[in-house]
Amino acid sequence: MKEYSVIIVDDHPVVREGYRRLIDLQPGLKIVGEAEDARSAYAQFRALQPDVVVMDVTLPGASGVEAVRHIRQYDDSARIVVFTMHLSAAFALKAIKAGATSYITKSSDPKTLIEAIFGALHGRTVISPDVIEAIARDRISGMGTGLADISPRQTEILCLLARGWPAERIAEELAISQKTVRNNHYQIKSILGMETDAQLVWFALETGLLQAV
Amino acid sequence: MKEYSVIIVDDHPVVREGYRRLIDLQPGLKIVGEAEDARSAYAQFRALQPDVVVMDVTLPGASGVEAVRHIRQYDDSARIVVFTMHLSAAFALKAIKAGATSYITKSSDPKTLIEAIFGALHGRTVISPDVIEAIARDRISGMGTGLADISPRQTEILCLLARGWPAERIAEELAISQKTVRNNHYQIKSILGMETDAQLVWFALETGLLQAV
DNA sequence: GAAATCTCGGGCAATTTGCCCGAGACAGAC
DNA sequence: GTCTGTCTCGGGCAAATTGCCCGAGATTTC
Repeated sequence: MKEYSVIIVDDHPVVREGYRRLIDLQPGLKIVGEAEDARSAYAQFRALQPDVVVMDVTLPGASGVEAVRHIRQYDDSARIVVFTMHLSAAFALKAIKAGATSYITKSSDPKTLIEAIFGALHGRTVISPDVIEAIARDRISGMGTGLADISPRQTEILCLLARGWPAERIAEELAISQKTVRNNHYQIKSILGMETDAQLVWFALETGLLQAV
Repeated sequence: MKEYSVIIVDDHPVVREGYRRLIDLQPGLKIVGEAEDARSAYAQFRALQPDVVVMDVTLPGASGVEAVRHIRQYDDSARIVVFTMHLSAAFALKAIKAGATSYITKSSDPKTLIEAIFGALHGRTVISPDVIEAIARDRISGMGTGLADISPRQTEILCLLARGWPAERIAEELAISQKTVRNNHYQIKSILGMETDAQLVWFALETGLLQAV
C-alpha cells in the first residue's frame, strides 16, 4: 500500500498532537512535517513536497488563506485541506477560491477529516456538512454573503470602519474627503441592511474580512 | 504511583484527540471522561468526580466560565484547568474569578499544560506566560480592563450596543427612554476612551463581555 | 459608442452626539 | 438622624453626523 505524505499546519500544539493521533495512526498516511504559521507552512511545502497539506486558516501573522494561495501559486497541483473552527460560509468560499481542495470544521467528526484527506488525494473536494448548511442558509436568507454586493472600494472602507477607525482617519489613510467616507459609510450600511455600526463589525467578522483576536 | 483521573471538555474532537496524546500517555494521569459542552461537562463531573477538569471556555451554548462556576458551586474543592485559545487578560481574570485553578493558552508548549495539571492537583495556580504578559500589559497601559470603570447598568447597555442593537430597541428592552440610552452610550464611550461604536464591539470582545461566533 | 458601474464629493433637512445640568433612590459613614 | 457619594434616569441645546438625493469624471462591458 502506498503511503501518502502529509504536512500539518496549526498554531496550537495540542491540535497538532490531535492530528498525529488521527492522521499518523491512519494506515496509508504519514505526517512528514509540521508548521505553526503561514511562512513556515510554505517553506515546509517547498522542502517536503507532501501529497496533502492539512491546515488551519487562522494563523498568527499572515492569513492562512494567503498561505493557500501562495502554495497553489507555487504548485498548482497541491492538495490542501483546510481544517478550521470557523463555521462561516464566507470564510469557506474564500478558502476554496484561494485554492483549497476541501474545507472541514474542527467540530466535525474526525473521520470526516480522514475522508477529506483521502478525497483530496484523488482531487475530490469535501466540504463538511455544517459548512454546506451554512452556505445554503446564507444563499437563501439574503443573497450570498453580502460582500459581493458592495464595491471593492467600499469593502476597503468597511474594513477600516469595522476596525473602529474614525471617518477622519479613514479619509487621511485613503486620501479622500471625509464626506466621501461618510457617504460610503451610509451606502455600506444601507446595502447590507445594517442599522448600527456595531453590526458592521459583526458582519466583517462573519465574512472573514476581519478576524477576532 | 497514584493515578489521577481527568475529564476533558472541548467542543473540537481533534483537540480532544490531542489531549489524549498529551494527558493519557502521561504516567500518573488518566482520562476518565470527556464532554463537548458546558452542560455535559457538569454532568460528567458529578458522575465521575475526577481529580482534575481540563476545559476550554468557549463552548457551544452556555459559556465555559459559567460551567466553571457551576462546578465549583457543586464541589468547592474541584480543580479546573482552563485551556483555551483566548490570549486575553480579561478573559483569564474572569475564568480565575469564576473558580478556575489555572489558565493556559492553546499556543503554549504542551508541557506547560501537563505542569498545570499536576500543579492543580496540589492546588497550585498556573497562568501561562503569554497570559501573564497580557495581564501586565493591560495593567500598565490603562488601569485594568476598564470594565471596572463603568457601572453595572452601563455594562448591560454596552452589551446590547456592542451586539448591534439600535438605541430604540435597547430603550424598549430596558424600559427606559431613548435619551437615557444615548446618554449612557456617550458616557460609556467617554469613560472607556473610545471614539467609535466599532471600538466598543472590540472592547466587549476583548473583555469577554461578548464572544465572537 | 452606449450603458453600466465605480469613485468621488456637494447639498440639506432630520437626527444624533457631545456635554452640561438636576432629581430621585439608595448605599454606607458619622 | 443627617450627610455624602454614586447610580440611574432624563431634559436641554449647540455642534456634528446621518440619511438621502444629486451630478461628474473614469472605467469597464457589451
